[in-house]
Amino acid sequence: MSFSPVKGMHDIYGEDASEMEEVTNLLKEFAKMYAYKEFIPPIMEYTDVFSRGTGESSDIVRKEMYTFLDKGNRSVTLRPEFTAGLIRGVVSNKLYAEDLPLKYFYCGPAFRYERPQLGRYRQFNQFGVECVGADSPLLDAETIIMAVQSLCVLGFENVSVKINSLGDEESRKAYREALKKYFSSYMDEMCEDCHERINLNPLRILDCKVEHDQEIAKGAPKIKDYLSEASEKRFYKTISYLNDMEIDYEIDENLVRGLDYYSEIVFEIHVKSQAGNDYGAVCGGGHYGGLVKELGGPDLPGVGFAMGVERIVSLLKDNGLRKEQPYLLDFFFMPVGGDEEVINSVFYLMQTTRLLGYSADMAEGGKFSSMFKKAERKKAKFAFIVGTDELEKGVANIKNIETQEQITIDLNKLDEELDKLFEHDECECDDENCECHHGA
RNA sequence: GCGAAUGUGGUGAAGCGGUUUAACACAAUCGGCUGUGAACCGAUCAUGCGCGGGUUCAAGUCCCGUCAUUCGCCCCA
Repeated sequence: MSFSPVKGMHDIYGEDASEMEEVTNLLKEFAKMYAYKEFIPPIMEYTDVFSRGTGESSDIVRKEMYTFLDKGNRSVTLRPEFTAGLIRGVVSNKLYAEDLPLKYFYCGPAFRYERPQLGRYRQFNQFGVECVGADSPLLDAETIIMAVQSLCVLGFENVSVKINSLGDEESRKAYREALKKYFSSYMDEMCEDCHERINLNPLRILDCKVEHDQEIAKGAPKIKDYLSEASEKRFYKTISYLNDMEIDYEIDENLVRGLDYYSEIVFEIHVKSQAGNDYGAVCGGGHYGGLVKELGGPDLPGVGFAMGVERIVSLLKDNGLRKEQPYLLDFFFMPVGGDEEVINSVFYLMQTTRLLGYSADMAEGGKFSSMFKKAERKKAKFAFIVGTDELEKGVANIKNIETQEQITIDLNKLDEELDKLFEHDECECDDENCECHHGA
């Protein structure tokens, strides 16, 4: 009997796991520079949080949720995205009574029942931010700039930002009606999905991928003609901030996004894969109006974005931006000779070294060649070689795996001897390959 | 939900109806060689070709089903 992981789920281990950890750590640290604090919402919510928050008309809610009854017959759902749950948390804890705007980042797994594909998993990790409680184009712009810069911090250079405005509620109502009117005369020729979309959310017809429908959509009314004066002003105000910060962007009139809560500005970020893979949007977000109120709180707006961590990691790999750790282990202990006394002494020595703050592992004897192979596989910086002779003299041989330089140290002064080995590394350079991270 | 391709050891894979005891390469483990990483040599490493049926004297090899993986559509991070 053997088991495979549940469809769409995947194991992450070894260097991939550390790569992911590194990426999320960078993103978290960067968010703190924008005065964001962490929010860790539960992994599941009552289903209503998403059906009301994320929205009944979104595909995510309509066909992609992991929803089931718990033993108390409550309908619960594994979060398909974070925003609705986080806002629910803001309302539950009455956080809106604090200094506004609230700025929270989040990071963790989300679940969507979709067909697995390149860069798409049923369990995947999202990093994102929500800025709640202040209605300002400056914050909308800040959020976009933050998203772009986060990706730059990770090493990406060619990020493309698409933005659009969906307008305020008035604008959208008017636009929605106009679209309904326009499309209803073409309904006979349009795809099945669009038949549903026209009533649920006619905006979604605009990004229908069926060729014939796209042709029809070309003649559809444009959102910009229906934007209220306030929305239009707001849109161009936001854009002006982007110009000031020299952020490259492109206005995409068909960008509507699939979650119901968006209003005003929405955006998406794509990154080119040098390996030629298309992972879709690596980041998406926008401004939302009625969400806090919809979930039982006061009428507060918000703005945020979400990034797909797996997509980012794949893209880093494809674009050769993945950082190789120079070494993963400070010392690999090699007992020579193979008698038990030596092995026990080496084990004791290794523990002492660990307590001094160094990472270490050991072999339980074996040939020199195989011990060195092990040391290399474990990416150890130094081989710590001890045999009967050394133990008698109270010394040890330490060999730098890479340079093959070997020195003999006095075991009675282990602490300072080891310090010496690493002190050259304690520089303050920015070189990412520099080994000065020791002790971090 | 729809469409397509693929499924042979830890990895890359040959074999495409019967001399194949499932080739070859890499990796790994042990030994030749109890004290410094090479090279070399030897040994070990799939009771089985995703799973279940069927065709056949004979099936990884053909057929059907099923499951899984990957890719495309839809949608999204």
